[in-house]
Amino acid sequence: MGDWRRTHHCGELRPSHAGQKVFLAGWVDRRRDLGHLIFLDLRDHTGIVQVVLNPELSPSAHDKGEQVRSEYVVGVEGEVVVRAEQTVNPQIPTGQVEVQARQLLLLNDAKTPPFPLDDGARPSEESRLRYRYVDLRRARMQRNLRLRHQAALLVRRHMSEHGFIEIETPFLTRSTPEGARDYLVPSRLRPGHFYALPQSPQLFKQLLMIGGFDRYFQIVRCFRDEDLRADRQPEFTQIDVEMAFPQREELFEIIERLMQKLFALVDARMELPVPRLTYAEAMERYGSDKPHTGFGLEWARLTLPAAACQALKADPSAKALRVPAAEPLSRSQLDQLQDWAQASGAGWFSYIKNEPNGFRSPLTKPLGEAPVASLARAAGLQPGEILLLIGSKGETASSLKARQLDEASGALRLRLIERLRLAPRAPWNFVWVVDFPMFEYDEKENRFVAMHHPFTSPREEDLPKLESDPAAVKARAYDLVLNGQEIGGGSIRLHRRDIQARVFRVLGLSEEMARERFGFLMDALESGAPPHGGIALGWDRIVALMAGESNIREVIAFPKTASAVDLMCDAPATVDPEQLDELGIQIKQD
RNA sequence: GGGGACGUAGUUCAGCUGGUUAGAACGCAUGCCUGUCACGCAUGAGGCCGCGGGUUCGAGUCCCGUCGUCCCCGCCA
Repeated sequence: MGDWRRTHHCGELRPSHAGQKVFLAGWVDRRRDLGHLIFLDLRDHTGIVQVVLNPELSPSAHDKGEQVRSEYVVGVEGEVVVRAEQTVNPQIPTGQVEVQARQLLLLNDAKTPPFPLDDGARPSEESRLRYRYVDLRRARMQRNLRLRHQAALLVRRHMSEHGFIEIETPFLTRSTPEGARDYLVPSRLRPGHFYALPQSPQLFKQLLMIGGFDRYFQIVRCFRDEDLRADRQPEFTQIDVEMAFPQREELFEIIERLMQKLFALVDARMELPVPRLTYAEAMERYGSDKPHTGFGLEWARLTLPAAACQALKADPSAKALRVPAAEPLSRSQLDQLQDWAQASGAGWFSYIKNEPNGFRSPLTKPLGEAPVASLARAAGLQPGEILLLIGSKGETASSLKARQLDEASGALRLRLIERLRLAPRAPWNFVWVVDFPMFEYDEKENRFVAMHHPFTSPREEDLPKLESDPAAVKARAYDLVLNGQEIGGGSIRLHRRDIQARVFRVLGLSEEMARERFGFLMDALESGAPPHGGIALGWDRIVALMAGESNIREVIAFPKTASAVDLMCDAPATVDPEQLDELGIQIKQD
């Protein structure tokens, strides 16, 4: 580049720069060669500006311009001039000016790009990931990653203003039971021993509280070796937050204000406080612990008359959802909903239409008109609306059946929203889901497992039930949900060793196992542990939502495929036998 | 682990009920062109139809398997 120094970015030039001598550098977006006159669209991350290579002004620049191709890296020295009125390009922000080149510097050539770089192009995910360094030049990726940076700055400032300090925690740590599969790292100095990459800095942040750093946060990478989804990568980023002497409401307020500031970056207005919903309400009304609350469409509870229970061989407690009159459902759509409902675990499905000439329903035949009408009236069915009904089979109720019914109602509701292409009433629907159950019964393992994690505090009033009725114990745990996506979760932690030990016992963790795996935590809890609690926010998901992207790959510079492969550097890969030997590792052949 | 969609030129795609030499657009190359901006015009190059097997006189097309990408279920405290 010699002594050249960039004076401006491409996208910033305006008529006010007219007459200025500038030096620009960037990539050739397009070349238009009119013979004795060449136009280059020069691009950097700020935008595009037209460069004119006129042989009368600079024969050498024009000569070099003939060699230039797309994605060549060039420097341009020249003068900003206002374009003649009929040559203005209103489609680009710099369209009123252009740069008359005096010198053109060829800084590097480039192979023909593997796919078009304009925003309209839709290259396959595979080639985008294989040539990620090219893909990153596209305006979309530039926009998303710069937004992510601005958002991260804001997080650091906000948390710092509230007294939180950022502290780094180890990546080489130890495997913990429960939860996701760990990524393991073999130890060279202790052959046969392994570090685990953290699924989250959970224990470290608790130890920081015990260590007297009463407010901590970290923008931190976490690792989970589980199957991927549009919103899940094997390594992902959390905003990890923990505070000592916590009041849940105080934490909520800090996080809500953070969200408000973040979404203001994309011009979204957010009303505070964010509504709260208990887990029980969420499951009852939306059939989900991460409800998309922007559509209404809430389930209500109906009690079937005895005759109906008999006719349907059904449990008397049914769930009903009113589909608005504006959304007609065809017979085949209703049939499809029935298939979905039953596939999702509902024992039976039916519906009642409120038509001008009366209620119409498949239930009329077995039940008669009067019971159908009274069900419809009980649900408050309005003219033109359709009432969807689901319930469990069998006359005895059970918690398992109740749960299946809730899950079916949630799945059905989402299908309905998708199928009817319903638009949410508001663009951003935040909700806190609180009072999660402490434990879930794992049918496969035949034991209770922690729904959040084993370090969560049960509600004080539920402590007496801890051993006698674990399923009834509520945790001091909460999730933050946005538009049906879980974007954060946390809890008030256990800070007393005796209760932590009781929780481990309920989870089937013997005293010895607990001591072996969490001895350091148990000891720490006995060394003056303050009450503490916190939250972890799914940073990739939040940035993706802000950017209007439906896949977190779009806000990650170098993401992996759905099979956890990095197509660019071809990881994972085999290693030299010597490396394995040093680690004392032998690969099993089969 | 299971289900679904896709895989044809550098890219995005078309290719019917199995039947001549597999097409289009964009991109690329060469030439012409002094006001273009999705420049234009002319000419041209470019294909292991993902891979392997099978059916058939004949397979891009049908069948089986396999690999890859995406989405979903399970899984993800």
